[in-house]
Amino acid sequence: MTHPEKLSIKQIRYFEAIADSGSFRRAADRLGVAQPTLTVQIAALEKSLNVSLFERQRSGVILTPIGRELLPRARRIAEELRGFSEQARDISGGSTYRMGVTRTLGPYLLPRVLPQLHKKFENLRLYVRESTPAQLGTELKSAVHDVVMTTLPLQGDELEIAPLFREPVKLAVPLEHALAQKRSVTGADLIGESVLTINEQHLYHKQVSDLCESLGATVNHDFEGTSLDTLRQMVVMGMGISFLPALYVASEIGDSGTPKITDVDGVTMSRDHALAWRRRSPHRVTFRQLADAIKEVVKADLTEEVTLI
Amino acid sequence: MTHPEKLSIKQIRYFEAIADSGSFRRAADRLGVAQPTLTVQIAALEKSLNVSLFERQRSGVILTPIGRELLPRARRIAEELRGFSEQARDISGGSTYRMGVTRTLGPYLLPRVLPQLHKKFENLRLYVRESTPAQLGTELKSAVHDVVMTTLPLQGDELEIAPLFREPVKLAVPLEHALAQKRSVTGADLIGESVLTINEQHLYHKQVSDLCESLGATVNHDFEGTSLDTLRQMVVMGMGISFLPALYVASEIGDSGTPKITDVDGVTMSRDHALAWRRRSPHRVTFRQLADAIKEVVKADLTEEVTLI
DNA sequence: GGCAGGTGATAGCATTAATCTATCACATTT
DNA sequence: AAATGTGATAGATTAATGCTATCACCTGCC
Repeated sequence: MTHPEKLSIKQIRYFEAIADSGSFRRAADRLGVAQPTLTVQIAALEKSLNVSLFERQRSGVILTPIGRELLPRARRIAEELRGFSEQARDISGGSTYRMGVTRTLGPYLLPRVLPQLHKKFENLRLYVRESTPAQLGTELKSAVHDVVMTTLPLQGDELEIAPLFREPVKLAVPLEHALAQKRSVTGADLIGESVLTINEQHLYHKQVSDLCESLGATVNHDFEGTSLDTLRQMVVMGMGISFLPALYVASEIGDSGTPKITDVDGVTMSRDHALAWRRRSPHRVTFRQLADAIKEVVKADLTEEVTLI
Repeated sequence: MTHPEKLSIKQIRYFEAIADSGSFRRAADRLGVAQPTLTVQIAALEKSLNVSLFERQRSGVILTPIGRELLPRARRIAEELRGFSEQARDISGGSTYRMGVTRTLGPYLLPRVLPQLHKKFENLRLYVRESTPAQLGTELKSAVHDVVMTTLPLQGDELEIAPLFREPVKLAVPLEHALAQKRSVTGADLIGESVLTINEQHLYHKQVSDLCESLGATVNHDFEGTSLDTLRQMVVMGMGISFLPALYVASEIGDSGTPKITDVDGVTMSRDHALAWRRRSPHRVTFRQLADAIKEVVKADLTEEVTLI
């Protein structure tokens, strides 16, 4: 007999309005509908619920005891519906996007660009999670993230990839190391050197391995860092030399002088970073705008460290 | 752009079902509707809210960030609607009725009949309020009470009045009083006696006044009780004699012997009580049944004190 | 490269629901 | 008795929902 599917939002609004007005006619005037509309709809509501909500009198209507008990519930439903619409209105200017980032870039770039981004996107909210570049691509395709900031290469016809900038890598040398005393370092100086890096599951490991191979240096497999911070500490402690990304250097080392930071003459190693999202994402326009905005911030503030591409 | 009136309960249910299924087709199968129905309704919902709720893919759909944020709200609305229907279902077996009672009857009758009434009306809930018979009639007409139990007479074409029973009045005499020693008391014994009663706004006062006038006794205007209890205390303290209703006597005095309780030979004073409600009340069938049930309890348990009418 | 299959979208038609105008039924007030 | 005010009813109109059939697109397989 009671059938939830037969309820309608208008019936609930009519119930509320009549209870407030104490009269079908007055409620109809207020709502801008014809009085028989209310009569028919309330009768339908009463029938579907199998209760009487109002006692009809010549001078209007009064709530029955049942009507009195159900009215607060009707009000709550009306309130929840208002909240639904209002939240949608609030959100349509921006939602909470899930952003995946690499741990070798995210923590050192986002603090540099987010303040400026918030000036441009007032409602931007990001839920940032770290992952490896290999996993970030898969996770983006399967919607674990809405958008990712990662190191190229990244594959996927279904993805939209917006290149951001090229980040060079610096050589980090212990202060007591012979190379620290040299005015300039060349590739030949690295032959035979043992180079520390972070562990194998990171793209960064592969990039350093390839560089070492081309230079005649060797990758230290006995000691591997789990993050750029631990890598730096190992260098400071004299366990070997290492390569560190420029943004990390700018963010965490700066002018401290520890370890010694230098370029390698005639050798260029760098990493290209990009923002990526699914082509069919309803937010793809926003993400395109976000990529453009990041590039503008980089152009304005970070050209000492990185290069736009 | 956002228009709450354009929302429908079905759209919200469809939103929830598609989010749970991850596919329009699968949700359509579950709901027993055609897939294009969902497409059209979700598109309408997205348009009215000015947001995208789902990202469409070949393999189904995934929630957008906005969709993720709004889904809990949709679930809450669905839950509130279920609660509304369920509460109506629960209530349709009985609601909380507001019952007005006289203070000279209600407190001494209801404890005697309610246990039996609850066996018959499992969902009966009463919110009992005391008032004077004069006010109870007015208050019933203006829906302050849903139903009243009061002392006759009661006027009102718009009311339905179900007589319940006739309650005699007993003479209460201080133990030290001369009348307390008499084996039986007649009307002539009361000539010139000062009779205590409760104050004038009560119908009880008028009934005792009329009786005194016919017997040649006088009403004591110097001392008036505010309730039957205070009246009894005044009698116990020797301030005069008084008349007390039989149900009060049975309930509050019993066999205590204090004060002395007796009949007056050849004199019958009693009060008729009734249950009354508005003729047009949607609960009038229930109230008629309630009146019948009260009379049955009275017939079974209270015939030593009162008489059915 | 072509075909099959799976998804959501679109179009047109049918059905159902909501709403309106006009009027009725009833009770109270003048 | 007539006027007035309320909610109820009937029939016509309008709006909304849902269906069937088909299209558009994309992926995977041969």
